[in-house]
Formats: sequence, C-alpha cells, structure tokens
Amino acid sequence: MTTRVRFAPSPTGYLHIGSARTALFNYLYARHTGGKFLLRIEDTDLARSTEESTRSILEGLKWLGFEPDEEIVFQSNNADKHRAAVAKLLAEGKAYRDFTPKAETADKNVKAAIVERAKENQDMRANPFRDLSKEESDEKAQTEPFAIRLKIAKSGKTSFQDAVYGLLERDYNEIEDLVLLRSDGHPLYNLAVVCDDIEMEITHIIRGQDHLTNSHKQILIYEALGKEPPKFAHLPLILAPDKKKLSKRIHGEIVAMTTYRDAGFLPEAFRNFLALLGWSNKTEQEIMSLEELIDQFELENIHRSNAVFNFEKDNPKHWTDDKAIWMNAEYIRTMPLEELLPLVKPELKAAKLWRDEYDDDDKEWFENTLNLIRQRFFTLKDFSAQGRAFFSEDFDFDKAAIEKNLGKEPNLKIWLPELAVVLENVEDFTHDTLQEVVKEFCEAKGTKLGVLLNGARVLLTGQGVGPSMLAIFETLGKEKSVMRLKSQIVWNL
RNA sequence: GGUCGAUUCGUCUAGGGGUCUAGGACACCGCCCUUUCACGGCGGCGACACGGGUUCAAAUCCCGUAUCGACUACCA
Repeated sequence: MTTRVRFAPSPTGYLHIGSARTALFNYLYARHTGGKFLLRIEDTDLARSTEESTRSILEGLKWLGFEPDEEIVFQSNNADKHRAAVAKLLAEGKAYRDFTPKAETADKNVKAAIVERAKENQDMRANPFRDLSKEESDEKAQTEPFAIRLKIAKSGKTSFQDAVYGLLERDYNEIEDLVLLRSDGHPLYNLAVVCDDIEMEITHIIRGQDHLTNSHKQILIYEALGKEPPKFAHLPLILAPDKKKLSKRIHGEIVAMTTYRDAGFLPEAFRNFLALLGWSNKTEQEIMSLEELIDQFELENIHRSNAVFNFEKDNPKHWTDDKAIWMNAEYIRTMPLEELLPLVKPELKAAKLWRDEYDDDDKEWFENTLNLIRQRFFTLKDFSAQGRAFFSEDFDFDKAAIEKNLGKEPNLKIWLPELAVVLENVEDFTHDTLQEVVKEFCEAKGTKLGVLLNGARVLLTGQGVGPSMLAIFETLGKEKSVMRLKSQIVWNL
C-alpha cells in the first residue's frame, strides 16, 4: 500500500510558519516513502474561509516547493457525502438527534464558556435525547430542529499508537457525544475530516499536536463508520518567545510565510530551517538539501516537546530567528552560482537594477560580481540595497561611512582625484597590478594603504564596508572607478 | 476545573543507566587573519526544572511537585 498523506489547512488566513512546517513534514514523509502528498482545503466554516486566503496558502506552498500530487480537494464540495455518512450512522443507531436548543454564545466568550461548562464535570452521556426511541425521535424531527450527535459507548477508551508520542489513550467519559451535523444541516469538522480522509484514502495523518484530542474523537467516528483509522503522527507545536502558540493576532506578520519571501529569504534555506524545528537527523549536519532531507526524514526522529521560534520584536538585527537568518546567508554564499542567479534576477528587476546584458554579453561579469558581493549578504534584498552601487550610478552615501573613512584624513579630498588620474593610465586594470599602483601611490603620499582604500570605498560604493577594494576596482572597471573617484558629489554633501 | 503531553545552554538540538568535568549549531564576547565589513580559524560565556526513590552508578528508570503547552464548541 502506498503512503498517502495530506496537508489540510483551513483558509482563514495566510500560510503561517507552523502550517508550513506541517506541510513540509507531510511532503518529506510522502517523498521519503515514495507516496503521495495531497492538499485539502478545509473550508467548511464558510463564515471565516476566504478565497483570498486559499490563494495565499497556495502561493506559500508553491514558494516552498510543495505542489500536491493530485487535484486539490475542497472540503465544502463534499458536504452531501458528509451528510450521507451521518444519515447512515443515524439509521444504524450509532448517532442520535439532539433536540436541545442551540446555545448562542458570542465568539469572544466561547473560550470562557467552555471552561465554565467543563468545570461542572458533568456526565458526558446525560443527554436526554440520547436514548429516545426511533419513533419518538422521528416524530419530533417533523417539527423541531435538531443536531446529530455521535453515540459514544458509556465505558471504554480509545487508544492509538502515535508515531511520535507512542501509545495514547483517552477514556470515553472524557469525550462528549460530539456533534456531527449542526441543526442547520452543516457538517462539522471532525466528521468532515474523517469522511474526506477515508475518501482520499489517507494512510498517515501528520498534523499538529493541538489535534491530539481530535484524533481520539475521529477514531470513534472511524469505528462507527466501520473503517480502519489511519496512522497518526502528531507534531510538537511551534511557540513564540513568550511560549504562546504562534498566532497572527498576537505576533503579527512574523508568522506569515510571505513575510519571509518578501524579505528575501530563499525557499531552500527556509525549508532547511523549518525542518530543524521539531525534527533532527541526530547528526551534526544541519545544512541539508531537499534530497538529503527526504532521504533522512523519519517520523521517529520528530520531537515530543514544543520548539520556540525565536525573534525580538522591534530589533532590526534579530527581527526573526537568528538561525533562519544565518542559514539564509549560508545558502546565499555557498550555493552554486547558477542557482543563485535566477533568484537574484527578480530582486534586481524589482529594484529597476536589472539589465538584459547580464543574461548574455555581461553574464560573466555579472556572475563574478555576484560572487564577490554575496559573501557578506544575508538576504536577496541585500543585492539591491547594499549591492546597489555595483549595478547603478544612483546610490546613496552612508553618512557614518563618510565621517569614518573620509573625515579623518582631509588630504583624501585631493588624493582620491589624483589617484583617479593615476588609475586612468593603468593598462592592466586587475587586482595585482592595481595593488602595485595603489601601494606606490600611498608610499609617495606617506599614508597607509587602508586609509586611501577605505576612502575610495565610500566614493565607489557609498559604504564603509564591503568586499576587498582592489576587487571592487577590478569589478567596476577603469571607467566607473575613475569617474567615481573624481566625483565631487560626496564632498558637497 | 478536568484530561493529555512536555521539561538539557538565551534559542534549535545530541545524548535514552557508567564512554557526560554533558557534544554540536545559532546568538553573544575575545583573539587571529585583514585595506573595511564579513567569511574562516582558535577560544570564551552558557543547560540536565525541583524533591524523593531504584541502583555499585541516574541527564538517562520510577513517583511526586512545579512550570509551560494543548485540548476541553451546533469553530477549524
């Protein structure tokens, strides 16, 4: 039997980190076992589901590289099948009509109401309509609205072997006769999930640990339906630094995948980072390609304890998890150039820094330049920001850099244009030759190489930091180097 | 309130009775390299939640406590 797993988000917001990680683990497991990775949109809550959200989730999955192997299933299309399943259970006496009027509780009070109700420690089988005769129930149904509940046995327990948490048990009297169908005929989550998973022939359910109690309920539905439940693997949660579940409402954009795409993260880097949140290959290797991840992924190596996604609000340097940033930088500076190129291109295009020559006539120059500047970049954004002076004459001068590198030696105002004149006459405009020339120039002026070079750095790149200055000369070429050294712009600032 | 689960450096984690004066990564700090900043190299700081047992021996097994989390809906 081939493995079939599904990622089943409800479209009530963008794809967030926790969901993305669930999708990743499902994807890795499917690939590892040679099975299928499916996608189901759980849009049964019409009031909260939006198309916009579905689009955004799809976009996020696509960015991460997880395309479903079969057509996407929209749960709302299956409502009739869900109702049919309930009708069957009702006919078989495995479910019953509950004529209790629906309690109206405002959304924001729901949590409190649940806790209050639970405190009463009531008998879960005390529903007065549970044992109504078929005749009475049928008759009442003619005139009164009703919900349909699953009839759970008075004693016993559900148990299953979770791939991550081991044997899990739950006593029946901890579970109420859960509602399958609302009084308006609308199928509820647990019912819908089970029906769809059966229809999709799902073999393994890999989802967040917050579904642990749902799994027990769902097993009861499987049993009532006479079906074999799939294997379960519950994932530890991803928490915010305050140890609360990551949520859009509390933690904001930091949880959205689009934030990372827009901030210049590489999908392969973020995937790698995500994989290490709650899973480990038990070795010291941390940088892993998708192939390695697939190869090494085992459900048994998933952790049982929650992981914290670390970030500091309002701290630009640590705005998101340091390790994610580091990993992104690591990928940027070590990945094959031909893989980096197509990622940088859209970034430069968006910043209006792209020239088509970079794809043909100037391809070699472009590659060399990327290779030079990528060494100290963290995100794709850096190519258009810090790297701007390599692709355009229109770049800003960093004020601190001017003060630090130019302010300390007043003679630079004279020397740098002089150096321009010297460089104009250099035939072989390459690193080693330039080094000789600049060295000689410095000796003649009685100054240190660093003083001159760092001064030049500001004129040529607008910044106080960056690659080796001689490499910058070579990369920019004689014409631009000379022009920028002669430019008076910075001195007039 | 109840049920279930978890607890190793700030964070991600290795370790599942002796090899642990607890290993790695990120972050932080220092030194080296160096025209700057990075990278890299070297080093530093830094953890077994607590209390009882079991055992010759406990981070590892058991029991309590604490803390955290999830769930507890005619939401998903």
